[in-house]
Amino acid sequence: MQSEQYQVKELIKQIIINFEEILTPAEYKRGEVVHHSSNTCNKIFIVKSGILRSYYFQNDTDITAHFAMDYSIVGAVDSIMKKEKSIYSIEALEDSEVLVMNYDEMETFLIKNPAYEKLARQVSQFLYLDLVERFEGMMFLTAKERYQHLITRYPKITQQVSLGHIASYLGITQETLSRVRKLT
Amino acid sequence: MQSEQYQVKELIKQIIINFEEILTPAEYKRGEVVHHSSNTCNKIFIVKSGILRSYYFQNDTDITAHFAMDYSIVGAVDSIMKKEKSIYSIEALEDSEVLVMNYDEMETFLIKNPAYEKLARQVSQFLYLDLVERFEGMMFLTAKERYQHLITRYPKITQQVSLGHIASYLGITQETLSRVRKLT
DNA sequence: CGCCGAGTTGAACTGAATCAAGAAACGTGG
DNA sequence: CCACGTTTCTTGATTCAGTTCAACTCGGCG
Repeated sequence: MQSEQYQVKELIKQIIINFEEILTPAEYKRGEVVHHSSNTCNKIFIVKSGILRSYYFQNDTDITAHFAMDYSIVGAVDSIMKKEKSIYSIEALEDSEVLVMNYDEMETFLIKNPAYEKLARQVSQFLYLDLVERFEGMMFLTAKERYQHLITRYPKITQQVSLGHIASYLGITQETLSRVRKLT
Repeated sequence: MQSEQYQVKELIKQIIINFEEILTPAEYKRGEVVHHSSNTCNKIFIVKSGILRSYYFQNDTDITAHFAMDYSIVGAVDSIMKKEKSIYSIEALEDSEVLVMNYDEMETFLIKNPAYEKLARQVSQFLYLDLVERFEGMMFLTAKERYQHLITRYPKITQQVSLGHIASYLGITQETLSRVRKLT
């Protein structure tokens, strides 16, 4: 687990080095909406510092899909893969330093540099494993266990993100999270 | 959704045509264990007919991770990606016709034929979207809704697979599934 | 000072799990 | 082809984690 995390970070750093020519640096202010849902968005955001959050609405409730910080990545997966309008929005929760990659440019880049295909594939595989882990968390862990798991993995997250955002990310209500973390 | 399903099937058929030289046909009998957990297994199984099931144990309970039939694929994801022993086993629930691909051979094949990288990536992206959909089902849908969603997508599955396997796939108990489907 | 968003607390409610028995279906051997 | 044991499925009673709704607290900040 820990080592796995480490590997992903290393892979992202490899990406930053090798894909440099198609990466555009950007800075976002706290509260800034980086991508607004219902637009198509084929960009991938690599977060160097700060924190981005992707979210969507499910019956008028704001649901956090993903947090990205410290050399992890976020994007409007649906839009990238299906070339459609996205249900996700992405915002900066803190002032953030980001590298932006256009997915189409990446495809072109990879055609010219097939040696990097493997690197791209490895990243997507780790994203997949991450999701498997989260999925299994949803299936088998209690609210409390999910929260503990999260803060073990991202100890600083409670300082950066509001309770409600964390709760929706974990698939529980804010009230439950409030109760659950009190007795930790 | 429906069209998305369709696309994946088409992609798999493309794979069957273009990756022919690294695909080995196999037939498995009903009940046959195709891969046993705690071995490493870097094989991907493309199911042409019949049905395979991957599963693992969580506190001595048999949990279905995935079903594969009708040009969908299954493999021990963890083992393939991490090159470790797998927690998954894979068995045939019916007599099945399968094409087996060795992941390492695929990597070599793709180095020689980088033109097919995109196809491989597309497949893995659809697997990812599938998992996102299942994840959201776990978060937002009731037991009943999850079941209905499953039989809409795979109408024949109740004839092929036992209740218990379906229940664990949906993340509910067999008793709940029994009750829930009675009043449908 | 009073408002406002974020977090907490309480009480009632509910979907699903658990535990425990039965009923049906299934296949294997006599 | 029937009888028996084994799985598979159903049904009931109880319990529990988490939701919902509503009120309340706290710490800024105009």
